[in-house]
Amino acid sequence: MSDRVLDAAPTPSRKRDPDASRQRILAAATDEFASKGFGDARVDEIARRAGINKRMLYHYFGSKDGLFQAALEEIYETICHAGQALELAAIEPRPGLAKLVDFVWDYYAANPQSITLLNTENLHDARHLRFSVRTQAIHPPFEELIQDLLDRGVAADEFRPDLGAVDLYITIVGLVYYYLSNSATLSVFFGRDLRAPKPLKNWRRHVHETIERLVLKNPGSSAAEIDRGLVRPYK
Amino acid sequence: MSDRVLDAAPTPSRKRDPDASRQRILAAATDEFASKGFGDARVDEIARRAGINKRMLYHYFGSKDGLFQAALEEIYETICHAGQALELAAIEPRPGLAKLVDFVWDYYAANPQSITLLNTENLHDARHLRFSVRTQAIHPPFEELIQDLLDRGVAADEFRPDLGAVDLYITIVGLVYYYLSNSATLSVFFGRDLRAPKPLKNWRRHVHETIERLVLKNPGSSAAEIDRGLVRPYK
DNA sequence: GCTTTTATTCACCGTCTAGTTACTTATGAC
DNA sequence: GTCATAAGTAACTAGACGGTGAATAAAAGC
Repeated sequence: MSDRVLDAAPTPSRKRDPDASRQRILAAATDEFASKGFGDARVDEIARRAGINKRMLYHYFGSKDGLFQAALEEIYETICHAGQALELAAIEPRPGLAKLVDFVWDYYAANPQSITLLNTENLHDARHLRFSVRTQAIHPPFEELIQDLLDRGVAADEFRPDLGAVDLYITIVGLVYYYLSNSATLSVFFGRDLRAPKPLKNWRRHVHETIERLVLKNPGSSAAEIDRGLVRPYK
Repeated sequence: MSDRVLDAAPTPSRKRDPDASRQRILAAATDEFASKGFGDARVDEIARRAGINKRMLYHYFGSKDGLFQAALEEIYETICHAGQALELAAIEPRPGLAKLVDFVWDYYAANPQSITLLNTENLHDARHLRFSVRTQAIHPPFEELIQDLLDRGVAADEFRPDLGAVDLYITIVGLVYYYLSNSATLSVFFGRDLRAPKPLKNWRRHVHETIERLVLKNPGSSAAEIDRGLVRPYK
């Protein structure tokens, strides 16, 4: 009938693989949203990066907003599942605390996309996450996980008895997340590259120390500090 | 010559006030960028909010990017100047530390725009701030300010001797900033409203406590904790 | 083999948006 | 007063961008 039909006829047409396509779109979207934010992210660019036709993106996710929500939900689930795999219950309170700090640090250092995606969602007042039925079904494991760790530490007379699990979690993540999220402006501010290996390593150590001092009943006697001869145990 | 000219002729034409116009544009831009991010911010909306013609915006700031940069530079200067006005040198180390925490908390709690603007700039890898000649001339006061505070605290045998000023600053701001910046997603995460007055007050107290424990040589004897009967001084 | 379903492609569109052109008028210097 | 300059306005545009209609081909069901 028209040139359109004739042109469309000899399409090479890739082998079908809906799951893979969906996944490629999602990965490309996560990249694009994480590196540009919502408004500056380009739907055409996501399609190009995913190597699929833009139409598919609307087929699977409905809209740019739907796509952002899907990317965010995936990140949210990843974080929750990683937390569940932590298995803190099996180890002693103090090394458990250190392991928790390492986990948070390693996760966000390895997944900076999570940070920018979460920042974007906070800019939008969490309106995607708040109304997401998919994520509401997932109970974040952190509160119980940490409460148990704290309880055991208190029982062993090592931890303070008056610290809440949520406060501790936010403290750990805050120290890790803020440093990584704002290292660009902080580096300008202080005139040094905070993302160089040495400052990064230093900050990781600093977070460990800060958290120990916050949680331990008797922080002055922190093993690390005794080793460095800075304090001496007074028991 | 044309209808255009005839239509344009009978303009009401406001009294001239370039400085006020510039300021109104900047304030509107700060609002708009802070609430929507860069890509979702609308130049037309900024002009509308400022009550000026869009053309003026380009007259003063050249482009959307130029406008964002100007808004950011203003925030940066505001933060620096506020820091300079702190006058920590005049007071004792321990109340000085508490005053510093209060200052950071009060500033970001009262200026949430600073947070979202800085987040947006970090998303862009600080490319506006990095090349801003205007802000490079301003030396941020925090490092020396805090170093002096720490030095005096160490001399008085109250503070740890091995804590860097930059680490301390980032710790304080991190705890404050992360909580405020991410309260929306954190509230969903933990199923409670972290922006309600009570949690906010609690977090402020928590930051004070965390910082005291981090900085004090002898954190177990924190006055606040002694008051609450949680610990007893062991000197 | 035939039908139904669904993944995929191509061509296309209406609107929105940063930025501009062309012009007017207030203000201050002389 | 007048003249240069800067502040201000309205109308306009080129292109980008999110989103869609319709046709097609590959699987899946029978």
